[in-house]
Amino acid sequence: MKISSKAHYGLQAVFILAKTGDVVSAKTLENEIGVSCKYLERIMRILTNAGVVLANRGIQGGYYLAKPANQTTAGEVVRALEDQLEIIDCVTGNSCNKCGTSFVWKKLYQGINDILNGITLSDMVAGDILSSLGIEGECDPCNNSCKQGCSSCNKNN
Amino acid sequence: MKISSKAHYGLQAVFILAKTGDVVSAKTLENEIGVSCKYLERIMRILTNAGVVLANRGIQGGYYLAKPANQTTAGEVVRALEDQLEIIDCVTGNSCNKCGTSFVWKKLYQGINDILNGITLSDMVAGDILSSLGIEGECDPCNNSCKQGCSSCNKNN
DNA sequence: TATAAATGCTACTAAATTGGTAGCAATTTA
DNA sequence: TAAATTGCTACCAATTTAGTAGCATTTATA
Repeated sequence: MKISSKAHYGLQAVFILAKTGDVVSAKTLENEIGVSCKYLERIMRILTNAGVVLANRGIQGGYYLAKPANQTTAGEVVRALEDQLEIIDCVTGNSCNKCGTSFVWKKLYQGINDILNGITLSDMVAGDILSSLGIEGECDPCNNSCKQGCSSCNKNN
Repeated sequence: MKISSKAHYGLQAVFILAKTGDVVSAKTLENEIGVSCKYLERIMRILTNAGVVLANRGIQGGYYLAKPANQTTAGEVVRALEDQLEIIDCVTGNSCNKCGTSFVWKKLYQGINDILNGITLSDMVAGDILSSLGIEGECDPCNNSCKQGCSSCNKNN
C-alpha cells in the first residue's frame, strides 16, 4: 500500500501544468521536481496515452493539460499511473474466492476513488497558494500539527 | 497501491476467528485459507504483537481475538500488516518536500484509515452471513453487478 | 514424565516489482 | 539543416514480496 514514485512525480507534474497554465517540457519539469527528464518523459507518456495531458513535439514542445484544471481530478492522474488503483484482484471482478474480506476491499477501493475523484487540480493549486501565503499558519499537511480552520487537512475542523 | 498477501490472509484469518469465536490454530487456518501454516504463523505473530489477537501455545493452542469482534476493526488489522498504511513518507510527518501534492496524500491517508476503522469484524461476519443466505441476490461485492438495497457494496443505494 | 501439538523466532531464497537509465527514432520549429 | 523535444524499447540494479525451512519453546494430556 505505497504510492509509487510514478504517481507521486506524475501528480507533481500535472500540478505544475495546472499552475503554469501553459506548455511545459520534461526538461523544465526535471528542474522543478528534481528527477531525470527521461523518467518524467515516461511518466508523461502514460498520462498522454490516458488522455490526461496532451503533448507537442519539437522545439517549444512539451506537455499541457487536456482539460481545464478544474475538470481534471487527482483520480484520473493516479489511476493512470497506479494500474487503475486495483488494490486487490477481486475489486474489479476478475476472480474472487469469497473469503469474507472482499467487501472490505471493495469499500476501500470505492472510497479511494471517491476521495481522489473529489480533488481537482484547481483544488490543489488553490491549496498550494493558501499554503505559500502562510494562511494556514503551522498547519502543514505534512506534519501532524493542524490549526483550526485550515483548508488542507481539515483535521481540526 | 496493492494490498499485500499478508494483509489479505491476515484479515481472512481474523474474520475466521470472529466467526468461530474460539481458539483456532494455524493448521486450521491453513485448511480454511489455503496457504501454508508456517506463513500464517508469521502473519498471526505480527497480529499478536500488535495486540489484535492473543495466542496460546501447546496442544489445543492457537489464536483468538484480543477484543470482542464488534470492537476490532479492519483498520487495526490492516495497519498492523501494512506498515501503518503509510502510503507515502510525508503523511506521517517524517519529511516533506512541499511539492503541492502532499495534501492529496494526506487526505487519502486519512480517508483510507477512516474507511477501515469504520468496519468491524462483526460487520464482516454479518455481511458474510447475508451473502451466504443469498439475501443480496446477484450483488456480489466481487463483481460489478450490484442490486439495489444490497448492504455490502452500497453501489446502487 | 514423555510426547505430540502448537506457537516463537531467525535465516534464507526465488520471483516480482520498482525505479530508474540508455539509446535511438520521429517530429517540429526556427 | 540543426537543435530541441517527445516516442519507444530494451535493459538493469535494488528493493520488496511471498513465501520456505529448521529449530527452540511451551503446554495439554495420556
